Amino acid sequence: MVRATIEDVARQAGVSVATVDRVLNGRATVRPQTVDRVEGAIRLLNYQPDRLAARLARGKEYRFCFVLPEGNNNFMIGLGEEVRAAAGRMRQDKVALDLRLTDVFDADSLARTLDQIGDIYDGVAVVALDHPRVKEAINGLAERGVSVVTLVSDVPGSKRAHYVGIDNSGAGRSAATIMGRYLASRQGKVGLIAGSLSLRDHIERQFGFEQVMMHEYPHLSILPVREARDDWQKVEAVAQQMLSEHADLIGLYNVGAGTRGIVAALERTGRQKDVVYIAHELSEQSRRALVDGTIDVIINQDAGHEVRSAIRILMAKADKHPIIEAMERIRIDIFVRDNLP
Amino acid sequence: MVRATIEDVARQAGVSVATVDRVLNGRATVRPQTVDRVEGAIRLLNYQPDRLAARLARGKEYRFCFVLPEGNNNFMIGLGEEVRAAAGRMRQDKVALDLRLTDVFDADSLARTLDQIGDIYDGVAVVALDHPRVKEAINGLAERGVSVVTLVSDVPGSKRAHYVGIDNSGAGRSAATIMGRYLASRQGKVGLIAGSLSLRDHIERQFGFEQVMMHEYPHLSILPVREARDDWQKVEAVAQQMLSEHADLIGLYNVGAGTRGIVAALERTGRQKDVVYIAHELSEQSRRALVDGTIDVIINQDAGHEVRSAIRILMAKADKHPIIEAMERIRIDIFVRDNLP
DNA sequence: CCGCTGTTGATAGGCGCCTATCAGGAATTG
DNA sequence: CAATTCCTGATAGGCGCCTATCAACAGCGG
Repeated sequence: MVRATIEDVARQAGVSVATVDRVLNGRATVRPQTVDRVEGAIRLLNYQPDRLAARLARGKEYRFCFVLPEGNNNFMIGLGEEVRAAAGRMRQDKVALDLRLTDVFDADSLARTLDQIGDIYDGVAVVALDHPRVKEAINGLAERGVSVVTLVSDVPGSKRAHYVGIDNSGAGRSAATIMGRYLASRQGKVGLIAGSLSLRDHIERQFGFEQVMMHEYPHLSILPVREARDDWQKVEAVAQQMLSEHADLIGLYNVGAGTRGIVAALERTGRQKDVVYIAHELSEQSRRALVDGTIDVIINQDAGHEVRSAIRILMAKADKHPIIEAMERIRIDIFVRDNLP
Repeated sequence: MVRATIEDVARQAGVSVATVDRVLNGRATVRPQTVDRVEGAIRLLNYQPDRLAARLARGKEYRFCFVLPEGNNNFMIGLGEEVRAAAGRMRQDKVALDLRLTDVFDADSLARTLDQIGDIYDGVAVVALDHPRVKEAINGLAERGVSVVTLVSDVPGSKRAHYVGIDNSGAGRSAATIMGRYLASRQGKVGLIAGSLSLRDHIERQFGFEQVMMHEYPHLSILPVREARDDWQKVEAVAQQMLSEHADLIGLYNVGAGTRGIVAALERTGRQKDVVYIAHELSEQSRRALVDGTIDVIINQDAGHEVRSAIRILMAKADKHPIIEAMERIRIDIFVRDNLP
C-alpha cells in the first residue's frame, strides 16, 4: 500500500490541490463546507503529509541558541560538548545550533544575555536561574515568538514552552532512600552540600532529600545545608570542616557540582569507606571515584538526552507539531559501579 | 552562511554534478584522480548531502519487521506496544513496521519464522534465543542482505549488525551490589530465580550477580538458581517453596519475568519487608509493588528506547550511514520508589 | 586508421510538497 | 444590474538530490 499524496486527497475531495493546501496550511479563507470535504478525504485516505518533502519545499533552516553557564563545572562543560556534537550532526538536517556561555549565578547578566538574543533564532534553550528578572526575560522572548525551553533547572510560572530536565525533588528523594537503606543499621549524622540555594534544582533536591530522610529514616540526623557555589575548592573546604567537626558523620549528599573536592577530603581523612557518599552527575572524576568506592552512588541526568530532547521540542514548536511526552521525559539515572555506561 | 549543494561541489571541483554523484553514490567507475578532486571540494566546502532531499528523491520506503515472543510477559507486551506506537509515528517518515509474534522458548519455531521472512524487509529486529539453529537463521537473513539487530537478548557470534539491549552481566552485578549494600548488616540466604537458562540475558544476569555476590559479600550465601519459565504461576510456586524451606532467606533476585508471582508469595507469607527483593522490568504491577515496598529495587531497560534505537540502527544500515554508538547505548535503569518515571 | 573501453559532461524528469499568481465563477452588495 | 468580494482552480517553478540516458572524448590495441 502506497502512501496517499496531496493529489489523491484533492481528487477524493473533488477539489484542487491548491485548496487542499489552503486547508492544510491555513493559507487563505476556505468555505467551511469545503474544509469539511477535504478533511473527510484526509481521514478516509489516512493521509499524512510527507514531512521530508514539506521541509524540503519550505527550505527552512532552524536556528536555535543554547545558553549555558560558563565556568569549570564538569557537567556544564559536558552539556556544551553535547551541543557542539549535536550541531555537527544536525547540520545535514538543516538545523543550526549556537552556543552562548554566561554567568548563571548572576541573574542580571543571564537576563541581559536573553534580552539580547535576536529574532534570528526560532528557539532558545537555557539553563536558567529561578529569578524574577530571568523570568521576565524568558517571557519577553516567548512574546516575541521565540520558543524557550528551560534546561536542567526550571523557571516555573514563566512562559517557557517546556522544561527539559529531571524531577529534582525525585532525585533528592532517591538519594535519601538509598542513603537510608545503605545506612540501615548505623547511627550518625548526614551532611548536605549545595551549590546555591537560588538554583531551583538544588533547592528541590535538598527538599526531596530532607523530606524522605526525616520521614523514613529518623534515626539519621541531618546537618544544616552548606552552600559552596559549585566550586570544588570551596566544596573541599566545607567537606573538610564537616568531617573534622563530626566524627560520627556517616553520610554525605552533594546536591551540586564540585564533587572532586569531596572526594579529596574523604580520601585525605581516610574515611571514604566509612562515609556513604552520594553525588550528582557523572564525569571522568566522579566515575573514577565511584569505581574506587569513594562515591557510593551517582545520580545523573544524561546531558546528551537533554540536548537532543531540547532540539526535538524546539523543532516541534517551530513546526507547530505536537510533542510526544513519553519520549521527552528525562530520567533520573542511578549509577552504582556496575551499571556505568 | 548557506549550506553547499551538490552543484557548488561540482563547480568547485571543476567537474559535473553527474560526476560528483558518481563519487558520492559509487554509481560508476571514476578515475581516482577525479575522485580526489571531488573529495577535496567536499572537504573544502564542508558539504553534507541534504538527507531530506536524498530520501525524497530516492522515494524509498523502509520496511522493518519486529519479531517478538508471544505470551503474557508484561515486558514483551510493552515492547510490542512500543513497536505499534512507533509504527504510527514513523509512517510519515516513510518507515513501515510489521510485528510478528512467535514462541521464543522454541528455537526451531523462532528459526522457522526468521527463515520465512521474505525479502520485502530491509531489516529485522528480533528478540532472539541463543541457539545454533537461530544463529543460522540470522546469518541466512544477513546473507540475503537483510540487516538484523538482536533485541533484548543477543546471539553473539552471529552476523547480526547490532545488539540493542542492556549489558545483562552489568545488570546482574548491579543487583548484587545493591543487594549486598542493603543487606550490609544481616546474615542469611539469597535466592535466585530465572526464566530459562537458554536465554542469554538470563544467564548473563545470573553470572554477574553471583560473581559480585561471592567476591564482595561472602557473608551472604546464594541458593542454587531455579528456573520458572517466566510464568508467574510457576514463579510463585518456586518462590513459595524457597520461602518455606529457608526461614533465613533475606534476599531474592528474579532475573526474569513473572514478578507478580513473587510479590504474591512474599505478601502471603508476610515477609515482604523482611526480604530484599530485586526484580527486573518495570510494569504496572512491579511499579505498584515497588511503591508498596514489596519490591525494593527494579532494574529496567526502556522498551521505548530500545525500539527507537533498533529503528534508527536499521535505517542507518539501510542507508549505509554510520551509527552514533553513544546514542544507541541502552542504559541499565535502576529504579527505587522515588525515581519512577 | 578503426573500433573499443573507460571516463566524463549535459541534461531531462521526478520525488511530494510549498508558494505565488492569475483567472474565472459564485455570491454579495449597493 | 453593475461592481465588488469571496472562494476555488490551474499551473508554473522551486527545494536538493537521484536516476537514467546519450553524447563526447581520450587512449588503447589491432
